[in-house]
Amino acid sequence: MTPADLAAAVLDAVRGAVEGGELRVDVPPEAVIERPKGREHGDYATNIALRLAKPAGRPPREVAEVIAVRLRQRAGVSAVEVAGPGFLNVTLDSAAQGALVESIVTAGSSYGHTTTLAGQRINLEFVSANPVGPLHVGQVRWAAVGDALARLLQANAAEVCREYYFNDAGSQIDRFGASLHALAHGRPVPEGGYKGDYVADVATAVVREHPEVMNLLDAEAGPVFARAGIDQMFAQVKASLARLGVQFDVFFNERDLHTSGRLTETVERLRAAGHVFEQDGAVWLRTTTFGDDKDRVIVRGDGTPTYFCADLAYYLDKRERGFDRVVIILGADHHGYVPRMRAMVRCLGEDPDQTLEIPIGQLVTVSGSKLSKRAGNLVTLDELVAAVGPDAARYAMARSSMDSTIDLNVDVWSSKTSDNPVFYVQYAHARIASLLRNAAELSIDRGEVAAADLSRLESEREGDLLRALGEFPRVVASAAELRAPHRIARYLEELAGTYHRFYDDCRILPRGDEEPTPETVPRLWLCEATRLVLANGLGLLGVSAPDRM
RNA sequence: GCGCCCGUAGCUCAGCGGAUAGAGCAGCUGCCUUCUAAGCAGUCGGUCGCAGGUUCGAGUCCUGCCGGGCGCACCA
Repeated sequence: MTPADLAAAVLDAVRGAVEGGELRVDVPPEAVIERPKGREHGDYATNIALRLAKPAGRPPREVAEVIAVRLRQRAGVSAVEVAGPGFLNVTLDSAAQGALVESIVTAGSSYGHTTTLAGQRINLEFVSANPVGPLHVGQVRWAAVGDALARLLQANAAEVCREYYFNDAGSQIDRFGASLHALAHGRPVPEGGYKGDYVADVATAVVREHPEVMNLLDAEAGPVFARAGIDQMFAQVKASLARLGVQFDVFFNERDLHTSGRLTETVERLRAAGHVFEQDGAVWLRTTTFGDDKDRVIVRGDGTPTYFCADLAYYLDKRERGFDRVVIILGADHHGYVPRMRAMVRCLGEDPDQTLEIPIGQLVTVSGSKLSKRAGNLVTLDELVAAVGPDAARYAMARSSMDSTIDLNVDVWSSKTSDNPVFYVQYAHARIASLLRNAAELSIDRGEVAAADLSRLESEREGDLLRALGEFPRVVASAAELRAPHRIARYLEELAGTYHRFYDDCRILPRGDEEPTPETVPRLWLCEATRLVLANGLGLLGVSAPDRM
């Protein structure tokens, strides 16, 4: 019996009590099943009686007792106890609990997937770094979290498009081009230009590939250098992302919005909606109507559109491509953008509560001896991946709540010891894989999972492991709903620990010349189920699940 | 000044209004002739920043303060 099955059973009990006239209350749409911390609170617990007490107008423990009577009659339920303020503590019989293993093994790589987001089309934008420099550690966080979130949403049946907004227009690009041009001619970088070794490298590469640019007049050289330099950077960005194993479905060029007339269309649409006014030669959007601190310029006095204008056109483009939700992951250094963007979307006549979501992630710093000598400089994605590898880089970024700043200690994440959480989890997977190989060598035939006597899995450690495995679908669904991939990582660490304790306590394979016991096959299936969940969870984070370490 | 985020064990951090607040690391004590010791068991460690409030119940929600991070452009 899975937790979901139990939830259904609890709701049946409530429904029965209502129909039998023992309770007067609306049957709730769902029951929350928790895994209690201590074994003395049963295998599973639900607080449904506490939640129904008020609407039913009766004390929680009384409500609990009514539900308990019916739940006790359920097949597979061996005991139901009313405890504390009104919790129902449920104990399953071992056959019902062991049956979970069969569910997991049968579902295989889809175990943990749900359909809670079926039908939703989500556009998920992340990273979107300007093409004027290499990706740095901060971008690793958005890449890791964004990709994990995409996988999570897909695991809950949403249709997801991973998108990267490539800012190849605007004043930063102009300055980038001017900087490259200056460096190519051995001149100093102009005021406000881009410095750093990489800029000179890009300039050199541009000249090497397009020698004719050296003959251009100063007036026309900037844009040519910019274009060529951006191509260079774009290739670098894609290569860096590939090193991390992050793939995008769409790289969207800002330039296309300018050349396709989408910007003027957007301005006209806003003007028609009556939210536009002109002042000091510029075109403004009256975002204060919808709670913004101040109104925003969308077309400058010199006739060029601001990035707000492009962002709005981009938003509309996504909506017109059929996405119901536009999700944009941003760093905390851009959080001021959120109220503005929401107000602007309202100006378009849309409801941002329904269509727009902007998760904000806090910033990343790097410490540890391997890279700290670069303190003050930006650490790049490539340097980080070279130092700790893609698995650790992704896991390190994905295991913290987006609300927490991360100080990434390179020494910890590059170590091959238990200090390093990603090794702890991967090790559990490798340990199981090894065990299963050994079983094969001993010619132990697991047979069909349906034929295994899973009711044999009745020791305390086995029960702990079964309950942990049963929680996985709920963890996946809530992590997706809360946009919190780190919950997957934390769950995996806990599951790995639970497995190690089981492993330590329960002998699985026969030793020496002993014969297999009746526990051998059921335990092997339990191991296989655990391996599947670890692999599925690591897969959601984009981290490998090695068979050997 | 205004806004967003954070403040939980020595350190790094989990904790979807529920039961006695957890994990890893660090410290101390044990466990490998047999399935990966990259593991396990035990032990030490807390005024959940402070003060009020909401309620059957607050680390979690609200208000105010203190401390830290990040923002408040005709830059992106």
